[in-house]
Order: sequence, then structure tokens, then C-alpha cells
Amino acid sequence: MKGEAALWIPGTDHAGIATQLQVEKMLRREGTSREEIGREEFLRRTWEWKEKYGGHIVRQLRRLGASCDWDRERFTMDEGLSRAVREAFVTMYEKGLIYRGEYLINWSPGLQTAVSDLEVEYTEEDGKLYFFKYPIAGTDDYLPVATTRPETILGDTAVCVHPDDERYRHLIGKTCLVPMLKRTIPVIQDTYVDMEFGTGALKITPAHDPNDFEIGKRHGLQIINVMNKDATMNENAGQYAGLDRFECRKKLWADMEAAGLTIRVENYRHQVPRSQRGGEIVEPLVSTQWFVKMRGLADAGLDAVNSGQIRIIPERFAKVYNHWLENIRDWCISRQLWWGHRIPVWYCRDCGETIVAREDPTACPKCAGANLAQDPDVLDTWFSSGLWPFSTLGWPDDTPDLRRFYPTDVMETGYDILFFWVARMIMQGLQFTEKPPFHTVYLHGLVRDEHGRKMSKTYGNVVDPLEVMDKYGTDALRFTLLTGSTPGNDMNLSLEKVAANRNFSNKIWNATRFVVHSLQDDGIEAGNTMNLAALSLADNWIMSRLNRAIADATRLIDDYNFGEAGRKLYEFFWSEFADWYIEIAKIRLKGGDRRVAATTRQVLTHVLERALRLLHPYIPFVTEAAWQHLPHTGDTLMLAQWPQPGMTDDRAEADMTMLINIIRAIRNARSEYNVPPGKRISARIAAGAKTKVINRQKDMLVELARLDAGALNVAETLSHKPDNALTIVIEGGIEIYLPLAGLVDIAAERERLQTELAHIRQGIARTEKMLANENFVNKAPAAVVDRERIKLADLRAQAEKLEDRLATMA
RNA sequence: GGGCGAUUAGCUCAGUUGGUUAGAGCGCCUCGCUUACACCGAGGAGGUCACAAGUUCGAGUCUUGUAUCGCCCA
Repeated sequence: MKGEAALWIPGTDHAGIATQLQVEKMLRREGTSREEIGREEFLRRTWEWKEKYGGHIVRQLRRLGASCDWDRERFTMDEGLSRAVREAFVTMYEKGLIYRGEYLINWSPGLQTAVSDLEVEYTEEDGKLYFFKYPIAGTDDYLPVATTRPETILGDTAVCVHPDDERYRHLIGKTCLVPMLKRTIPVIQDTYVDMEFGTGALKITPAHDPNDFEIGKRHGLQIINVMNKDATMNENAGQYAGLDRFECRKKLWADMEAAGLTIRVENYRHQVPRSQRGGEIVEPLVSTQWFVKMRGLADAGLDAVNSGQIRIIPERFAKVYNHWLENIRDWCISRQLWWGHRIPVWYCRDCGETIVAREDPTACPKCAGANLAQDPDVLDTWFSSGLWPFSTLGWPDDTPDLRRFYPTDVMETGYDILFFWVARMIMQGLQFTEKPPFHTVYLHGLVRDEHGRKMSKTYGNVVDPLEVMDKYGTDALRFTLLTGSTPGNDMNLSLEKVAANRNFSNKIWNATRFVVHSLQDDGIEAGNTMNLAALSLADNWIMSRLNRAIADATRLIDDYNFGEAGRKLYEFFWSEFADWYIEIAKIRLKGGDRRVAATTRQVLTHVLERALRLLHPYIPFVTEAAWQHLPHTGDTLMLAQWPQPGMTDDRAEADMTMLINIIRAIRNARSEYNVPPGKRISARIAAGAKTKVINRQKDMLVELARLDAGALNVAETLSHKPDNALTIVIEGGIEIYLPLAGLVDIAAERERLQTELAHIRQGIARTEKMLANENFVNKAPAAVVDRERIKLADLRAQAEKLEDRLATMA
């Protein structure tokens, strides 16, 4: 709508772990397994599954009316994107940024794969702290130790105490015996140990704990892995080999108890690492994996944001981003899965050579043997998603798309994947294109249920957007999502709100119907220029309000305040255009003056057409359908130009506000006195300087306040003020008298006026106090002080009128 | 342990750089089928802006602290 080429490429990643889990589940139901059917068949089945279910997100996106370039839809496992992955891997390997090695990683026993630090979630859970004895070799002495995972005792390669700890100092350098296994290990000292925690002595299991791994490195300790990949114990666990980790824990503890090695067990609340996907407890395990060296990449990523090349909205997330990148560890990118990009590395079975290649090799470059085996693992899904901004545009080829659209502009996503995706896109973008992949990151919050709970299938509070759209319409859901939250904050999605916004769509539709019908007798052409001189007060008012709405909405959208902009437009459309302007237009259309009616039609059409354009990004379907019924140029609202704000008219706005106030005051009085809605009443208005303005708008007053046209009298002052009349004084000191024959109870009326007067006097006192304060008068901006002065004068005028009235009633 | 966010009407939430008497939707009360719309219209009730100090002529908005809830990181 602004005439800019905006490219939104839709697509999905292959969600390696999640997808493989689903397919394996399906296979299990069929009574088979991936091992049984083999890798090739498994991949065939997974592609099949992907074709069937993988389009769900894309279908939701289409249904929402997202303006994507659907011809360019991409999938991370597509040929082109796969080539990008391979290029990226090989390039990084050649630069020494990717390495393979045996390190402690997070192992997910259920999924049978390594996962990255980010894919581990820590939950606080009730557990136990086991206190036991580490016997000192050759003595009856022992070192008391506490652990939450007794089964790891079998892999201990040292016991560590703090060098300053008086209790254990004499034991440093001694040897102790691993319970049940009787393996000898040293007692070492390290200041890492927290003397206050547990017994103050720490068992060291380098193969099964990240901190112990570090200590082990420092002290050159042996690494003894006691666990298999399926979390059963291995041969290093001696008589416990073959047991599941938790069975082993039980049995070992029972055996130790029998051997008199246990002290006690305490309840203990601690952090348990769980797999983000499978949910089972993740085991730190030493294993050979591929890693990306992160320090340099992270520094470049930090610089891109801190130098302002990339702006993160809301700003506070920049801090989160910084903190993560500053403390980042190398990224474990290999996964022991089948569904994903196979690591482009081959090993020569003859000479042991490692071959990292863009094209599948047929022979070993070193020994020329053809006995090659490709690394069985695949890459972390995010490794390929991280390339998205440029891989989707054709990289590594130098394509026209890449030249035209890269770097991209805005990355919009949920804050929950700031690290997983955004940070990695930035780092990989800088690495491979030497440019930040976008200049702005806009982070939205998460959609929760109406009470703020995370949607979950097990809890049963998931709202399916397709169902919501079926029930309330796409426009209603879109408008709710857009206006229901502020950037970066979660939103609670309530169906009542969606229903309310469905009503808004309906309002737009019906307002359009009214305008379209009004054009029928005497149509107007698109592009007709308006006779500005013929505009009435209401015309000028709504035009001015429209221009203000255009300016506000444009400014807010430019500043990424989409919600606020949408709410402003809602307000304008409903409360100003529909509630007031259309109602006034009805009077003018019926008035019998053809020229007035023609102008009114033009203004109605002009304002509505602009409003539809403004609302189109929020409510695309209804606005488009409505727009097609109006006189327009161009084929589709989607391509109509975004409106430019014109002049505002402060005077028309002020006068119209006054008239609205008069009408409201009269309606209020009618309602308070239970005047039947159909009954026309007489009114006398003392309007001072505003007399002319009001007199010109008599028709409006008569119709909207249901007055008796013949008994409406507007004058600068009233020589004779009616007795037995209701008195209302509004802003500007305008007095309204409603002689409600037989309805006015003098005593009650006096009381009402007195209450009103007291209220106004309160306002006077407050304002006088403010203006008496020299600090306020001297320090506050002149405009603010002036406003108070005007207000005070106005309040005084109102008070005076009320006092006079009360005096005559005495 | 560190960091972030939230706390505003019965419910769900807005409130831009501090500036009149703090807003919306839903719900509630009273009226009303006035030929755009009952998915509506008119009118109304309803808030100590979590609490406490501070800065300021002026604080829902800025500072500090506290409480409760939630999230992220370790």
C-alpha cells in the first residue's frame, strides 16, 4: 500500500526431533520401528508424513490472509536450502569454526540423541540427597559425601574437598575406595567446593556432570563413563551393568546400606534437567559430536546489535540477547537422528581419512579407496533455519533475489526463539554474507489462554485458530491478535474478545451498506473532487478527525505500535464515523437539499474509503469486500495507496465537540427523567458567542436530541428563563433549559443543581489552587498554564449561571 | 543466585515523550425493533492505577525499596 516491494517468503523448517518422534510413534502403532524398516524407508515415510501434516502451519497462515509470496514457499529440506546447509557446513569447517570432538554433552536417552544446551529445560523438583561414606583405603576412616544421583558413584574418579576445610584437610592426598566397586580414587583439593553444601566433600564424576568435567580437566582425572546411550549402566558399572539408571540407583543404594556405607537420605528440592521435547531427564554424557566454535561468531552478533545495525523491539530484549551471547558455549550441532540434513562428512574405512565435501565423494582423496562411510548423524534443525534469510533467496548462488532483497528488513517472531533462531540468523548472516540479515527484530509475545495459562494439549486449553476463524471469521481473529497486546508481552486470547471484534467487522460491513445505499439514487464517481466550500461543520469535523486518524495510525505503525494504531482506528470508525457522522449524514440526506445531499455522499464515501484502507492491514477480508462496493480506482484494496494525512481543523473539532456535548446533555436529561424516546421536547439555549454556530446546526440538534423543531430557541442570552424547566450548564457556559411540562419537581431540581454546582466549585478550587502556585505558573509550559486559565474561566462562568438559576428558583 | 516482565473497573486489557476530572471491550443496570447494523442504538453504575518512600509545580507514567504472580538465564 505504500508502493514498496515487500517480500514475505513463507515456509517451515523440518523440525527434526519433533517430526522424527511423531513418525516413530506412528511406526510403533504399526508394530514396527525405524530400526526395523531402515534409514531409507524411514525417510520415505517421514516425507510422506511431512506432506500430510507439515502443511498445517502454512494452511493457518494462508487462512489468516498473510500476504506472502506463496510461489516462493520454502522448506529447510528442499534441494536449494539443503545445498546452502552443506555450503555453510563445509565453509565453516574449512575456516576451523566447526570441529568434532569428545566432550560432555546433553544426552536425551529417550530420543537417543545429543541435544544443545538450549534444548534442555530445568525444572525444580522434589528429589533426595543421599549421604554416604567414602572409605579411606587402609583405614577405618571415611569421608562423608552427598549426592543426588547415587548411580554416578560408579563413575567417580576423585573426591574433592576445600583446601581450607579443617575437617578434611588431613585426608587430602589419601586414597579412597569407590563403594561396591572398590576402585581406588584420590582425595583432591579444589576451591570450587562449597564447604557449606552437603558434607563439604564433593564426589567427582567427570563423565556425568558438567562441573565435575571441568574439575576433572583441571586435575587430569580419568573419565569413566558408566552409562550406555539408552541410560542403562555399562560394563564400567561392574555388577550393575545392564540395569537402568534408576534401578541401578535403588540397587546400589540398597547394597551400600547392607555394607554399612550409607549415612542418611534427606528430601531435597533441586533443578532437574529435562529434554525440551521428550520431557525425560537429560543425562550429561561424554560423547563424540560436532560443534560450532561460538566465541567469534557471538562477538560479531553482539557488535551488530550494540552498534545499532540491528534494532531489537522491544529494546529490553537486547539485554537478554547480550547476556546470552556473552556467556555462550560451543554449539553441539550433531543429532543422532535420521530426519534432517546429513552431516557432509565421510570417513575412509581404509585409511581413516576424514572427508568434508560439498559434493558426495566417491573415492578417498588420500588413499583413493572407495570404501567410504558417511557420518550417520544429521544437523540440528536450527543450523539450517539460521540460514533462512539468505538460503531462501538462493544463496550460495548470487541470484537476482539475493541482490534485491538481501539484507532483509524486519524479522518478526516470538521472543521465545530469540536465541534458537534470531541470534543464530544474525551470526550466520554475518558469517556468510558479511551483512546483518535484517535491520529490525520485532518480537511479539506468546498467545496464552484467556487466564494466562500456556496452551497445552494435555491441559486441553488449546485454541485452534482454524476453529476460531470458522466461528468468528478471520478478520475478527486477526484484529484480536493485533490489538490485544503490546510488543513483547504475552496475550491472553479470549473468545469473547474475538466475538467483540467480529462485531466490529460487522459494523464496518453495515456502515458500508448504508453508504452504498445512499449512493444509489444519485451516484457519485470515483475520483470526484469535493467542493470544499460546501462542507458543513460535521463534514469538516469528520474530515479533520480522519486526517488525525491517518496521521496517528501511520506514526504508530511506523513505530511498530500495531496494536495502538488498530485501537485508534477502531475508535475512529465506530465512535466517530459510525456513531456520529453517519447519524448526522442521515439528516442531511433526507433534508431535501440536493446539493447538501451530494456533498454528504461525497464526504461519506471519502471518509469510508480512506478508513477501509487504513483498516485493511488489520481486517483484510471485510474491508476488501466493502471497498469493492464503493466507487474506487484500481482493482483491489490491497494495492490502494496508504492514505496521506491532510489538514486538521481545530475549530470544527471544537465546535462539533460542543454540539455533541449539548446533545449528550439533553439525552442524559431525557433518560434521567424517563422522557419517552419518541417524544419531542422543547428547548431553549443561551449560547453566547456560539449562538451562530448552534443555530446553523439546528437540524442536527433537533434530530439527535429529539427536540421539537418549532420549540427550539437558541439565542445569545435569554431575556426570560423558563420556570419549571430543567437547567443544564455545559462547558463554554452554554445554558440549556428543558421545560419538561409536569415532569420537573422543583425541590429535586434544586438539589440536582446544587450537587452540580458543588461539583463545579470543587473544580474551581482545584484550578485556583494550581494557578496560585507560583512554581506551577513559572515552571510549567505556557500551554499547560493557559489551558488551566481557560478552564478556570469556563468553570466560573458555569458556576455563575447555576447560581443565577438557583437564585431565580428561590 | 542474576536478569526481565506483570500488578490499572467484576473479567480481559490499553494508556505514546510526566500535564485537565485515568480509557476500551466484555459483563452489569435503565430505556429503545428510529428502513446501515439487536453481532445494534441511547443513557448509567463501577477504579486509593499492588504497597511504601522519593524526585517534581505536577506521577498510572520517572527513581529506590517491598510484596505477589509469571518468564528467561545460571
